[in-house]
Amino acid sequence: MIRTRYAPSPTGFMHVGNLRTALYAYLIAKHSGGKFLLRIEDTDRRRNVPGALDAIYNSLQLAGLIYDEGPDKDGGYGPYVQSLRLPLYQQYAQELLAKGHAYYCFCGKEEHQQEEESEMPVAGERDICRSLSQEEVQAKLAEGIAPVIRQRIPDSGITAYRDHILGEISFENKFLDEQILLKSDGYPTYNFANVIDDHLMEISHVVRGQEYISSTPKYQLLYEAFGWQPPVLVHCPLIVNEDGSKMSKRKGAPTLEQMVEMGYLPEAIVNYVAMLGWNPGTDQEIFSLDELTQVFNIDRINKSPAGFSMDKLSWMNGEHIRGLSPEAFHQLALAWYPEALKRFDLPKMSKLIQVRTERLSDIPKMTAFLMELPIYDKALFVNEKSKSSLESSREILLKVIPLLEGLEPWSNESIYLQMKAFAAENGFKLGAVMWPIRSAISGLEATPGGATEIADLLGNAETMRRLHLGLEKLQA
RNA sequence: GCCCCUAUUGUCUAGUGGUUAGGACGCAGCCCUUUCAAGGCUAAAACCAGGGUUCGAAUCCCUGUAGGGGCACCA
Repeated sequence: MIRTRYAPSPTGFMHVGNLRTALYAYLIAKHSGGKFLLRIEDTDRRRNVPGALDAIYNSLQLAGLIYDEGPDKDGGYGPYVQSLRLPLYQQYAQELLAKGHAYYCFCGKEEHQQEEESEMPVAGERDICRSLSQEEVQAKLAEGIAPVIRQRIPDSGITAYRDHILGEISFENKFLDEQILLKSDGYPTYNFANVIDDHLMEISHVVRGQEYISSTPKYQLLYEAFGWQPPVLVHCPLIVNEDGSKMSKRKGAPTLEQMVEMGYLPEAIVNYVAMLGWNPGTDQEIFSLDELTQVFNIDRINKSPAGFSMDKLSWMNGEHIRGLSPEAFHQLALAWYPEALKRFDLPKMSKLIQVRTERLSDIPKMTAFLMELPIYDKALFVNEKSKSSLESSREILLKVIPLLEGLEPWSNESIYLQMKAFAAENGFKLGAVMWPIRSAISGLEATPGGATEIADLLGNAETMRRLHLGLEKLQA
């Protein structure tokens, strides 16, 4: 049984990197009918951000990553919140102490901080407390100094592990530092808690970012010290900006929620993020979450970092939007129509804009001209390709206005047929007739839909008003 | 500074010793057309460098270079 977990700390929102990690963990589990769990890593008491927990739940829900076990869904491996598991970590830390794989360290925080400031960090540095005798330890303990517990790393030798994506990775033990396992406040560090919990929760595949590559040998040593079988390690490539620079909160690391606010569909975001560092081995690029679950193959995850391209996300979003049923699209679009637009036939509007919408947030500006005719220059009437000039536009508008005045019924079809007949009778190219109409009633070079579709939407009265305005402009 | 990882068009990628180096985004052009899109077609665009190994390297090895990650009582 494959069991994976998403283990965020409640310190903020879910940005793309986290989303991708969670997604891969989900896909690996679900592809083979396994379990995906949520574990909250709140072992830093100072960094717990209020509301972050809700954001985590909300993001997972948005993305459709339904977990099988979690804080609010007991699967028998709980609790799923690390701050509720403190005694467990204590117990295992004591075990390491007893086995000699850990030791008490009484050096204050301050001493270490000074070292850091004075020189470059030295990997693999050994603390003096490492060689304290039993008696010295007891004495310090008796003094009431709150110690931390550090991992004891062998002085020599090599620690290697196998990453499912990267293969064999090895480190010389002398370069590994003796990290803190248990802090002086009794809380475990991430480095300790994740090993304990992954084992206790029977996580079969640990999915995380490549930033953990150099910490992993230390985890490996921990597994060995306990005599535990390490999980399959899956270190995902990092996601960077398109220019290869690091993604930061300041620059280009949007959260899922922000992207949704920008008008991206969660399915499209999930689809896009899935393709960042993975591919199905076929030319297919558009996938639903279910389809991803079907085809996801852990062996096809890449090694090198992937650049996040908003352009490609937008395209993919457009693909997903076009794939929606007209009804489904309309339901989504509804939230983006400005209040003042509601007097128009919105379902009809939605049909027109669906194929041209890349982001839902484009809807307001795409449709603004309906509510208010933009100010435009009469040069708009000139278009070579449509054989439209100032003169032809004036003539056509003049002749067309009476034909449209009070046309019954007022529909796209009726207007279109009327104009087509007019063009044929008067020897105009259809484009030459449509151009001035569309220009006059929209005031724009480009509109969602052609002249007659827009006229239909605007209604007879507003169409006539705008046509007259256009004609005046041409006669001035 | 030390350790580790990575390296195919601008970007995402296919490729696992023999290919005209394939696809997608973006860009440009054409077609279609009631404008703009969408759709169709076409073009430009890549194997980081240098050494090996081999009859033959994008593919294997080494070195260099570049980018990234790590070195917290953060995760």
